[in-house]
Amino acid sequence: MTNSEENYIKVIYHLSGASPKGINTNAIASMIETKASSVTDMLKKLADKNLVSYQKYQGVSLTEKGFFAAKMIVRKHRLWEVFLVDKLHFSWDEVHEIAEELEHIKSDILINKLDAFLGFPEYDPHGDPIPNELGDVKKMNKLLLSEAKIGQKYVCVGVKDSSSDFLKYLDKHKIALGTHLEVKEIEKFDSSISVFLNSQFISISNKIATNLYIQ
Amino acid sequence: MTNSEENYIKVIYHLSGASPKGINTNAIASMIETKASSVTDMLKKLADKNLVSYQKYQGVSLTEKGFFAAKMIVRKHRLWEVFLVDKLHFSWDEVHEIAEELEHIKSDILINKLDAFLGFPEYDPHGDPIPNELGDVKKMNKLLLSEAKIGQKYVCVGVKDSSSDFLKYLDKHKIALGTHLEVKEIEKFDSSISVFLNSQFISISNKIATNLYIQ
DNA sequence: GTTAAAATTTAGACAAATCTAAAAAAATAA
DNA sequence: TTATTTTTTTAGATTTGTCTAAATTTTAAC
Repeated sequence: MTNSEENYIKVIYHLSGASPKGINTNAIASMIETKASSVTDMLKKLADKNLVSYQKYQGVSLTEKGFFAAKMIVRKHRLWEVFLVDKLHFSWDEVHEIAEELEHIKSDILINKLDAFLGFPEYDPHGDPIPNELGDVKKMNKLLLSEAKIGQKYVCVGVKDSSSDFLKYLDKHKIALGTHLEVKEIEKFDSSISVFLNSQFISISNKIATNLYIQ
Repeated sequence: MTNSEENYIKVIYHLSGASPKGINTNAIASMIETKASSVTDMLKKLADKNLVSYQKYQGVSLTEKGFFAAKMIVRKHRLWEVFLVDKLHFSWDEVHEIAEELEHIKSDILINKLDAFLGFPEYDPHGDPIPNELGDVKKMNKLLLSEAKIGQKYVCVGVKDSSSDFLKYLDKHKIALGTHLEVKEIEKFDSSISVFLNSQFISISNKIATNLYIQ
């Protein structure tokens, strides 16, 4: 598999999480930042390799083979992120791009040795689960902060958006994975949430709340 | 720089070590396992980018810019090899191919953090010096075992060939970097050398002796 | 149920890196 | 020095992944 093919497979995997139906050509194009026509070309190639099932105009979905391949790429990406943060002391907003390159290094032995070296981590620095060698992914029963109930206590367990801007916002407000919080009030007007965390009250906008996972 | 361009630059760098004159098209072609015509094409491109100075039929050499770029690639390759051996417990005959991929990961911060994580190693697992951030390379005054003098005591400090076959031969005979040895006799007929190491005498062929560095 | 809009695919082109085959230059041998 | 061999370069083709523009299909609107 080429790097390009791997990127397509990974994007289709991520898009499949949201909707279980066929994935749109345009959705893939916007994720990969390419043109729809390029996507069509690649989907034909991936279908030839039996990595996706694809019918003209009907969208695309991963085959068993493609699904496993996708999980192995995600596994590599997330393990490298753990390495970068835990061992090389990068911050969680700096690792995505480098991991995008590292995830294409081709060696099963390497990734399994890396896994062992890191102590078989279950989650990456953004709280996403790391598939194991067999492709098993831990299912988390997490919810978004925007779905929280007033008066309940929660713990931050992950982020939906892992853009640098969002992660830096969290850093600035001392919100990290493992941070405890209590939902005090939800504003009817703008859906902003007043939460108690780190011994103080802060107001969190709906945009933030829909990108922060809690448990 | 593309991976391919980096590979050419690296090969020209390694070939320049042996002879300081212009490097032959064919020599590059055989190292990269490609055709001479492909090399010519690439040399033109590298010359356009001011990485090499190239004149038709006259061979090629690295410019200042190309020389520095080459050292940075070698630096990455060797640091990754140290990581693979020291941290992931690969053996020294397994790391070359993986490092060939890892050396193309593009991030100066990454490589400098890796360097620090590894404790700023000066040599890679095969005894080759690791260029520092500025491109400085430690010059070693090592010699080949084939150039050794009878009766002298030495220490193994590196290998010239780092093919798996050669490294496995050394493993089998318990010869590692740091192993002490004494040259007892040199056969006139086949230039094989009788050495005393690990409390016993062994006979080392000329082929082996011309690929083992000592000090 | 047409028609308009949006999404998708096809056709043809392009750049990068490679190849083969042929031509040109340099090196070697007689 | 001339002829032969080797090395190197050129010319033209191929593959991969992309693009633009045009054509086709599906979806949505009226």
